[in-house]
Amino acid sequence: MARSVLAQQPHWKAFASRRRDPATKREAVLKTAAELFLEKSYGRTSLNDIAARLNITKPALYHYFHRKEEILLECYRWGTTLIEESLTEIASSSGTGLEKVAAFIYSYANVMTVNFGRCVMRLDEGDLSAQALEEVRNYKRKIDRRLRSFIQDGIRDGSVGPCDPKIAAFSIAGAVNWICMWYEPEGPLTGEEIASQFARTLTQGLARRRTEVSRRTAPPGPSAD
Amino acid sequence: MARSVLAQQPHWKAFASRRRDPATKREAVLKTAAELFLEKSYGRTSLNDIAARLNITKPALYHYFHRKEEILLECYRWGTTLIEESLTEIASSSGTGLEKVAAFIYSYANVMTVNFGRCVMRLDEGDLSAQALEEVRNYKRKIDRRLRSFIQDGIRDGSVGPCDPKIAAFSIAGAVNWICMWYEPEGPLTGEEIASQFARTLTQGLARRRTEVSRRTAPPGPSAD
DNA sequence: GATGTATCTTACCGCCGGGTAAGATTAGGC
DNA sequence: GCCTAATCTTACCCGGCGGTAAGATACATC
Repeated sequence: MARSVLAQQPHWKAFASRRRDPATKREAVLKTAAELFLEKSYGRTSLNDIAARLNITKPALYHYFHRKEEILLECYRWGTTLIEESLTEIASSSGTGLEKVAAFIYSYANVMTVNFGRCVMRLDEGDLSAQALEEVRNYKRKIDRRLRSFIQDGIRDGSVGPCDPKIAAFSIAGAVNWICMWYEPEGPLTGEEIASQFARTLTQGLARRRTEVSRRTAPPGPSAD
Repeated sequence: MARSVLAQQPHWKAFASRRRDPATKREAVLKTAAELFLEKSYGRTSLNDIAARLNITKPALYHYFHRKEEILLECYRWGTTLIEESLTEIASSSGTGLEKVAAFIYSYANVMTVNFGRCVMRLDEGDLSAQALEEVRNYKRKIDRRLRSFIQDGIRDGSVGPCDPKIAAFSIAGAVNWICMWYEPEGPLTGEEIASQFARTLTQGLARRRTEVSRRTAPPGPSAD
């Protein structure tokens, strides 16, 4: 049980010694940066803040990164890689469209409870340079396309009821993306719990059903056909 | 049809004359500020930016607001008021729980396509002072409670199928909140369209059904409970 | 144990942001 | 038409930030 609370040692210990180990130090910088970006946002996090938490000084950071923005971009990259990995795995698996959607939600929600994953959706893209922005946007588009194709697979094979794949994808993606806004590692719900609950709840709405819902559930106002 | 594109005159015209009309000028400041905050985020929007778009200079703004943060807070207040209004109306209406949920989603989604409404959910709370933050958080809590109570009403009266109200509310709120992240006024979808589509799609998932979904839709990994 | 090199620190620069002081300009009641 | 008060501008201050230069320190290799 007991989710690892302070189980893994703080990142600043990577800088306790001056031993030459750039890789793990770079990683330590990235992890504490991600922490701070999620706590205070990128804009309000100064390089001094990051350095202070690592028990070093600002210029030391420049041994591992060229610009502040590079740190941000690396956070994005780490996160998108996490997502990418689980997604290709799902896409190559066999199963109904609905099953793929469920798997997508499950693993995607899980990523949204990991710091680097949260960064991808929670941090402000406006802080990225033009070309970095394009890179990140490409990743996101790819994710969206994947989800939408899973839904369409489901419609084809009959596991998903008739619906507009675009709106459905927006709904699901929205619900899952929003996790990174309210989730906190020390909170009552673990990542696994959230992920499996969301996968169940959200696919219920998508699954094909034999009985129709009462027509009284139509929204008020002008019904868009 | 043709959604009002440049239909309403630009806000800076409020400052074209020096006529004494503080109320509408204050409003003009607020509206352009909201625009800019959504375009560039609060942090990257300088008071000079706001002033420039209004064809005035920075110190002039201090005739209408004391601090920069006050502008931000007023944007939040305007938005939460919009939400609050439609919510109390729904709560006092009669209907099944599911109908109330649908009405909630519809009007809430609509607000998420209005600049001030978008501000509430899209802007970074971290830019607010401690007490302003508490004020905004209270509003948000109230909204969440309302939605959750509608869902519970639905479970009681049988219009909503059995589910965890907390998770269901998180899903719905997430999906709808996320609208403010991808919606853009000049885009292909109008606010009404989005709102009614979301109300329909999301309530489908909630509605009580007579047949169960195939058990094969369970998520992979350790199934909670 | 000396040496060269990676690592880190102290000190600094330029810039831009929020905010203020003090004075010009215009509106509008009389 | 004048005078007062609201309105807006020009000029400025201070602080903090990203980033750099140059020198101190400790590691690792021989």
